[in-house]
Amino acid sequence: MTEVLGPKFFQRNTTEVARRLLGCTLVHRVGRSILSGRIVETEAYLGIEDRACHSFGGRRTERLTSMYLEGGHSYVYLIYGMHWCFNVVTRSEAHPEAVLIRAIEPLDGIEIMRKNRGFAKRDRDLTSGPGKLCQALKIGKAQDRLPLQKESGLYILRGSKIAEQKIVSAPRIGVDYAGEASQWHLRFYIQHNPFVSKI
DNA sequence: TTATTGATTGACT
DNA sequence: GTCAATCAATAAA
Repeated sequence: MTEVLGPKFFQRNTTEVARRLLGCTLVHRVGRSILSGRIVETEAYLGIEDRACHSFGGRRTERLTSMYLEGGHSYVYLIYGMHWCFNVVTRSEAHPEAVLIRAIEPLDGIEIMRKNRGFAKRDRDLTSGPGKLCQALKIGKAQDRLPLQKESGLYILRGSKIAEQKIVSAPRIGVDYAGEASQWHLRFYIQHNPFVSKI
């Protein structure tokens, strides 16, 4: 039986969490079906100091409620009016920071994922992006603000540690508007993994 | 009150 | 490479 990651794992340095999540398994139970995948790409969002982060400058809206929960909760939001993005909240209530899960490698329920992702022509396109993996795993508004534990049906399993030399760090995707923060190396992915969203 | 934009994706040239 | 879909949050008025 594999260990479910608890609040302690998430209630620490956000960049560290982003690196450590690589190789872990994201699980969503939908009815009797288990949909899961190995996390291969993440991005850290560093709260009030980070222009690319929704909570920059201490912004606090209805949508951001989950960001101000303690580490270990989900933050799911709609982007471009049509795609959901799944994040894990880190640190404490006083620090609205999170890690965006950008890509996973399908493990369980791949047939269901193919069905959920009608557009995808190749299996590589099932979960190789933040919007894609939410569609594949049926993650949406109902999965926002949940504590990541088995009872929620949405949780993360510890994986074998990825060697430091196989972790690539790079600037984050799609945050060019964020000035200097757009250059920060807060994107992490497993080198040569075919499910990473962009090389 | 109205206008602009975005932590994306898929279709098309 | 370009562009549109589509809407909550934010900015401007």
